Amino acid sequence: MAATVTAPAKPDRLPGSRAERTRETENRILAAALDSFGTAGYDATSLDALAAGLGLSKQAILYHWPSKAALLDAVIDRACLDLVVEFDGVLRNAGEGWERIEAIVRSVFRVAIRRPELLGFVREVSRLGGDAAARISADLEPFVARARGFLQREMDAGRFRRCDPGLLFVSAYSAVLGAATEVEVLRAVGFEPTARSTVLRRRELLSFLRAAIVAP
Amino acid sequence: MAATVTAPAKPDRLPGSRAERTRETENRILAAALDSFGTAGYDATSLDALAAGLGLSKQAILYHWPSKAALLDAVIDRACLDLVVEFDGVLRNAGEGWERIEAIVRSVFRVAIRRPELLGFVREVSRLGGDAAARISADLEPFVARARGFLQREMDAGRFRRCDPGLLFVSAYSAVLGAATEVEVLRAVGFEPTARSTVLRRRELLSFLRAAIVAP
DNA sequence: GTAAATGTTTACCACTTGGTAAGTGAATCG
DNA sequence: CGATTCACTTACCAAGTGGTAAACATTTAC
Repeated sequence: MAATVTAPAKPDRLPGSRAERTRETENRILAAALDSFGTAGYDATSLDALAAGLGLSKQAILYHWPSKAALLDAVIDRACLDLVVEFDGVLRNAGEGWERIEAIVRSVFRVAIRRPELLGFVREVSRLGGDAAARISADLEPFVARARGFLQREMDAGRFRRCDPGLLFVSAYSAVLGAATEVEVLRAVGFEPTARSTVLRRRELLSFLRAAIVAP
Repeated sequence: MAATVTAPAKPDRLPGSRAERTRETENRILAAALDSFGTAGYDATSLDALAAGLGLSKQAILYHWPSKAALLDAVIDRACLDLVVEFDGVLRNAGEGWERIEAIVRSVFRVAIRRPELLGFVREVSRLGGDAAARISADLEPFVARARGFLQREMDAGRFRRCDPGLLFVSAYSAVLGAATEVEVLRAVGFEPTARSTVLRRRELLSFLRAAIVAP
C-alpha cells in the first residue's frame, strides 16, 4: 500500500539567510510528512515518495532527521504544537461552562475541515502505539489535564452531570473525533462528507454532547 | 514497522477428511490474519511473518487466496460475520428501548475484552479506505440499517430524544468504539486497561449514552 | 493400482524499503 | 580570498516485499 505524495513544487531560489532557508525546508518536509502520515499512514509513506513530492532526495530528509522514526517524532511535536495553539486561542476567548465545550467542538470541526490530515494524524499515531503514542500523550498532557480540571470544576459547581472526568473526556473525545473523521462510517449511514453535512453533523453532535454532559 | 505473528503451532497431523483439513487451515490463516491486521495493521503485516507464525510458507497462503488484498477481503467478511452473529444473538434476547442499547454496548465491551483485535480490525479497515472500507460497509449495512430503523422507531414513540438517527448512530458508535479501544487516550487520562477499569468505563459510558439518548 | 487433483514447499524474481558512504557546489567565516 | 561548514545529491546496499514457476508429496478418484 503505497502513497503518492504531492506538495507545492520547490521554489527554485528562496530568499533569506541560510538559516531561514533551512528552517523553511524543514517546515516544508514536516508539513508534507504530516499530510502523508495523517492521510495515507506512517507505514504507507516512504521517504522516497515524501522527498520526491518535495523535489528533494530522500537523503535530504535524512540529513535533517537521522531516521524515519525521528521525523515522526518531529511531526508529532509540530502537530501537537498546532493543536495546542489552536485550542488555547479558542479557549482564551471562550465563555464559561457549556460554552467552552461548544467552542472546542466548533474548533475541532474547523480543523477537520481546514486541516483534516491533522486529526487523521492524531488517530494514526495513537494507532501506531509505542514510543510515538507515548510522545503524543506527553505533548498533549497539559491540555488533557486542563480539560479534566475544567470538567471537575463544572461538576463541583453542579453545572455538569457528575461522573468521572477522565472517562467523560474519553467519551467526548471519541464522539467528537469520530463525528469529525470517521468518513467511512458516515458514508455507511448515508452522509457524504460535504460542507453542508458537516455543519449538520456539528449541530447534532453538540446537542448530543449537551444532553450527555450538562446537568438537567 | 514490522509485526511478529504468533499463533498456535501447526498440529502435525490433523484428523478428518481432506476438505475438512483444508477448511481448518484456511480458518487458522484467517484467524491469524485478523489478529495481526487488527493489532499491528495491514501494512505492517507481511505474508511471510503471517505464514511463519502458522508454521506454513507464504505460498501456502497465496494458494488459498491469490493476493494479500484478497486475503484482506476474506478476513473482512469473516470479521463481519462474527460481529453480526454476536450482535444478532444479543439482540434476539434483548428487551425494548434503552435496554437494547445497553445490551449492545455490553456486547461491544465483551468483544473488546475477549477479542480486542476484532474491534481494532474494524478501525484499521475503515482507516485503509478504498475497496476494503467499501466492503466492510457493505457487509455491515444490514446491521446499520436495522440500528437506524430502531432509533427512528424509538424517537417516534417518544422514548428517545428526537434527532437524526444516522448522526446519533455515528456519535454513539464513535463513543463506544473509542471507550472500548482507545487505549492510548485512556492511558493519557490515567486509565490502565485492566479488567476492573473496563467495567468502570462501561458503566460510565452507559450513563453518558443514556443521558444523551433517552428522552427526559 | 494408477492417474489426477490437491495442498504445500523450495527456488526465484523484480521492486521497494530505510539507511550508509562519499562526493559536490554554494554560502559563510576568518 | 581561502578554508570550512552546510545542505544537499549520486551511488549504493542489505533486508524485506508481494508474487510467479515449478517441483513434490499425499489424497482422492477411477
